[in-house]
Amino acid sequence: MMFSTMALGRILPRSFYERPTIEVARDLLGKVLVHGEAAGAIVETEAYLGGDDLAAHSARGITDRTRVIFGPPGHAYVYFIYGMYDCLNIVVEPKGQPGCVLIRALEPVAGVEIMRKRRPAAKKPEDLASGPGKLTLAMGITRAHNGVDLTRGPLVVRAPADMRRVEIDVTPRIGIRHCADWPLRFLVRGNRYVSARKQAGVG
DNA sequence: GGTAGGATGGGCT
DNA sequence: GCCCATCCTACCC
Repeated sequence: MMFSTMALGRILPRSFYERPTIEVARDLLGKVLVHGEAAGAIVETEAYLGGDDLAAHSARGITDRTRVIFGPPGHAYVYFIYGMYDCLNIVVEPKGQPGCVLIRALEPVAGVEIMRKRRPAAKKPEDLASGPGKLTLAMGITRAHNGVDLTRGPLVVRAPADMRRVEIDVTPRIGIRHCADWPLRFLVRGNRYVSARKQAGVG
């Protein structure tokens, strides 16, 4: 296991999230998402930008669904996809500016038993949270968490005190049509808990 | 090891 | 009515 459950540090402050989307997407790697007894180190993220990033849900402006993306940073944006799954994003950039980071994979560090119960289809630990739909199931995150403040709990992100500096691989984002070649997917190099491992390695 | 196809329902034009 | 920031199963090497 690359990340340990020991010395879970402080909750990331709002100032961490109030920065450019790509910076936050990279810096979230190695941080630990905590919900109840379940915790997982973030090992894969994607940046969804404002401006001309047509792959972003915010690209067509404020709607009932996308309102939270335009709100204050450090809140959860959870959306429903393919009729079955919920995906977790973290809102970044100053209030009023769209930008969010999709959390795509976790390396479990605590609560593996409850994750297994929530993910009966997972055959091995690498399957528990190695995808955006899988990790919300494993962590017990649903659309009910849309808009919650991640600096307050019960859903939080912590910075492990003993965190090593990680090497980062960059690739295009997964499963999108627009801006399909933009290098906005970030992975912890060599980690076995990422999704679609074969697509890693652009740099 | 690999992939094609289906499940399933909300958002938006 | 079409599009989706997905996952699982069945099936094939």
